[in-house]
Amino acid sequence: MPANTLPSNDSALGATADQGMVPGPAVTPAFSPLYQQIKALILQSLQSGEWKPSTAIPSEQELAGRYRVSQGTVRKAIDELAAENLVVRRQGKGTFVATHAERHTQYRFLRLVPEGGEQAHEGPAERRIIDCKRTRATADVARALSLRAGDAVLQVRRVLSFAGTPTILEDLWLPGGPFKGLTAERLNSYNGAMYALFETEFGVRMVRAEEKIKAVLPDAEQRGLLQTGAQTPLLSVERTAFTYNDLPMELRRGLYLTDTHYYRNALN
Amino acid sequence: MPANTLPSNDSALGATADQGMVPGPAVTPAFSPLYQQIKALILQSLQSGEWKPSTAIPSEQELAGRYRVSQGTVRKAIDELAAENLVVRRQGKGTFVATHAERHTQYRFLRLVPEGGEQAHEGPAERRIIDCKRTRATADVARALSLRAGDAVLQVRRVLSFAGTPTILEDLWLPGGPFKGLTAERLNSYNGAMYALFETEFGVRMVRAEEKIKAVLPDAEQRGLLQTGAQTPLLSVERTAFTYNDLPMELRRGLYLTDTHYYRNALN
DNA sequence: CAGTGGTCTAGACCACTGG
DNA sequence: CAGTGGTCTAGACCACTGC
Repeated sequence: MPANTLPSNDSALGATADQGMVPGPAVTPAFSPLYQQIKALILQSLQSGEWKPSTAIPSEQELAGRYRVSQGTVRKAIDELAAENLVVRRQGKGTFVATHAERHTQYRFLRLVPEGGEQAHEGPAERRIIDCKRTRATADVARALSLRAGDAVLQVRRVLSFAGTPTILEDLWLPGGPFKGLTAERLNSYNGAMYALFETEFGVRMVRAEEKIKAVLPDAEQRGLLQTGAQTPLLSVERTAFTYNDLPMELRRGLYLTDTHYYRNALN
Repeated sequence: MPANTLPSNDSALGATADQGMVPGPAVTPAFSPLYQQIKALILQSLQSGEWKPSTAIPSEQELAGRYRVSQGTVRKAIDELAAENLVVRRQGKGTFVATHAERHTQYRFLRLVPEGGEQAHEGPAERRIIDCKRTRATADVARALSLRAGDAVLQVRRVLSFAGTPTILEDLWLPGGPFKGLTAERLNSYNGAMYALFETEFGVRMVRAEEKIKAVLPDAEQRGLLQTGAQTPLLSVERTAFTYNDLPMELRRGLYLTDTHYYRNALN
């Protein structure tokens, strides 16, 4: 649909580089490429929930028409979104909103893989929720989640096992607002990755994450939950996960047993 | 411009998708996009040393002419090479062969950063070579470097210190052939990152790497070199670094002290 | 100023998917 | 078969660099 018919503008957007054959002011205030502006618009539609995870977004042609730009420009915008894993292109079918709910992308953020088998893991065999309670954010949790100390947060503790052996002990904190109504029962009954549940039940899609890794020795409680000894060093993995707009939505502190697994990383 | 006048071929390359207006056989044997073929050609020139690190490669226009292809196609090829950090684009100047010798990309593969300061590290304050000797590849080293057990390898051991505190203990193995002539003196006298030395002195450019991370406790010798106690767990980081063509050229086993530093990783 | 990479367009055709 | 993303082209103009 025609977005507008404003003069001095060669597309439906403002503040472009003023290319094309329409004459206009040449000041170029804080130049931003057209495709970046289109990307921002698509991003808005994504985070507003206008297009749901795993559904197709409009075709490149349609978006080009809607934004009154060429298909190539829309294409470049979508290229970047695809590179950031926000969207998945499928030739002949369309472009789809990325999701954590599919087999292939289910444990996208989990880098722990079994030592021997060089194939990708298929996810933990067992996920046991130890605890799930409402609390108040401590100073460090608040800082990580961009909250204020004392704000309501949900805290979850769980143990992941591979082939019957407890391997990962995780504590995670979620902002109370967006995750109102999350309970241990709901976590237990859900049959899939946690981030998939966040998507479908709470409309929160994790887009990227940062991890800080250290080596630590477990305390008595941690040893008990992981059924390991005092002399077994563990990987401490502190993850902050973000939704759209770099908004932190989860703090996760994991302890990984690395006698039969290792944390895999690719450096480019 | 007319791409060419050759029969059944719309560019200087063979086996294209046969686009354009030249009629040709429609069998399409193992279709590969033109830009991928151009990318492969540029890659060849890079690994053959035709264009040296930190020098400019020919302009897009010139490459387009050379390969008898449009600039857009060359552009897409270079885009991918830039995304893989093999090449760096600089608007108004040209496209340059990437290098480890510059400040910005010097410690590209080092993920250990200081705990407090959120700024990027500036590299280790001190690099001390403990040992540098020729040996024979053990089975695991041979496997990692695609050699045969018993082949000549160079083994280096060193300690990196930050602000006077030993923090990283590294053992690394290099294939004897490409690194003939590497000595402790040469390593010591070189004032920069090791990968920069590999580039300038041995023509070996590390392009990507994989790391396997575990938590371990140090043995007596390691404790001595890192001046730490028996109860201090360390990050064990085993890195395999590759040149062009996914050829492994270095195996590196690092022990990282993570009381004041952490291993930072970004998940996308 | 010329030369480089960066953006944008318009149109053609190819490869793939599904009805 | 129509519709989608994927490739390729030709040409225009913009932003940036250095002489």
